[in-house]
Amino acid sequence: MNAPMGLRERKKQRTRETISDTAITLFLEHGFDQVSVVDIAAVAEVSKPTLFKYFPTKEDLVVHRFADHQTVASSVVAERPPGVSAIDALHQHFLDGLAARDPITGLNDDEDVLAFHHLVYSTPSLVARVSKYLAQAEDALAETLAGALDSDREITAALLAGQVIATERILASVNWRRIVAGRSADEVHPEAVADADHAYALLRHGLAGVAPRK
Amino acid sequence: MNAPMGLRERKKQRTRETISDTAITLFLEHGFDQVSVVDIAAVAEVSKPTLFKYFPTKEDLVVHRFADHQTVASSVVAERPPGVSAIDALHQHFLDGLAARDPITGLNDDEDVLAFHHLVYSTPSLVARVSKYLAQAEDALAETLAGALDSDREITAALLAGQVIATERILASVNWRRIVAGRSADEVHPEAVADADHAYALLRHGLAGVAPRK
DNA sequence: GTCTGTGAATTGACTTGGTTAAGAAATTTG
DNA sequence: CAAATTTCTTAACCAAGTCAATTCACAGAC
Repeated sequence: MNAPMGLRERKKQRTRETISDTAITLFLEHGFDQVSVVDIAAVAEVSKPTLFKYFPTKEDLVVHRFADHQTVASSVVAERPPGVSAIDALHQHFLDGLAARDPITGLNDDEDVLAFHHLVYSTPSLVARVSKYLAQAEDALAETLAGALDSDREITAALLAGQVIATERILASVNWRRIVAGRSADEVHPEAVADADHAYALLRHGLAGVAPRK
Repeated sequence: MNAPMGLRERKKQRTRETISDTAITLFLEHGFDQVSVVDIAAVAEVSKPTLFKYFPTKEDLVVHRFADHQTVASSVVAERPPGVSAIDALHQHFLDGLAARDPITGLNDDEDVLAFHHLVYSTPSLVARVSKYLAQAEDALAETLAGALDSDREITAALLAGQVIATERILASVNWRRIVAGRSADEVHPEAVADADHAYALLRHGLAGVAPRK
């Protein structure tokens, strides 16, 4: 598919990676706000306008890495095997992510992943950027669910999409906090699975199904 | 409480309002990105550093107006009458908001409110700012729910908080879209109530309770 | 292998959001 | 009214992001 790529294309690709890698290295070393884009451009040996041609904002130098996650939830629903409900597919996919130590689940104790995570979540403008991606993921999921759910109310799809995205975000943040506290991914894994099962039970059966009324 | 306010305080208050009103007027007239902060400062007859002393960013000139909404959901739960469950209190509060045509519910057809709403939601940087407020509302609600819910799992509070905030955001956006389509708030009100009841049923009893499995 | 056309990179200047320091103005207190 | 303090202004500055004109380098034709 991309084997017959001209020298020009390959060079562009390489330049793009060089810029991003340079930026992330510098950010991890000195902090996002302490590194200016001219610093990055200088180290990467490109000009400032060139840098902005490859990445529209300074934040994109970092967050482009998980840009594709926008469509994951939607695809999971769209491509689930026949006979599997949308929510079962999402639940199973999250459990698979935990088992595979997918960084997006928060259950990953790799040093580099943790450092990257810390960079993102300790920088407000990067957090803002991430939540924009989450909003897009929610929109995409809502649209797919609208076709997959056939509830009597069309709003159900949007509501469920919002709840699913919020749920997975919170599960990931809880897992991540446990890892940051110094525990290993293997050690945390059983709790993470239990939390995920609990969270999806909440989505399936509501608060009345999991918590006593008070 | 604030009756014995010195001349200085009153003047500061007045300056603050002048700056914000000037900004919003100009934004509504020409668009957020087409008006620079020096323009605003000039019209409001203050210097640029003074403007930034009153409002830390350009976005805050607009969104400070619903800054207090951060704590509303949390307060509703904290101050609910005895014998009322947290989710019932939140549900009822949202219905009250609909009845009162509270702009935050999206059910308000006032021309100025609509214009303001459009300004915010058609400007990416303002949307980002709003979602930061929503995140804070979620955190505050999670903390209050943690004390109010006594589930066996502490994560339940965080999950429910995320779901509630997402739910109310989506309900508001649906209402708002109906109003933008040209319908009156009075006309839409019954549907908005039905949607809210449906959404809270989803929170209480889960997807299994409201939609057939597919 | 050289020429030529085209897309990309560079340079340099510019706009805007936001900050800082020093001094001027105005309000409070005595 | 005078002294002390807070606030405002002026002017300069930094960083993100954009734009126009020019230069560079690869690709294809000869």
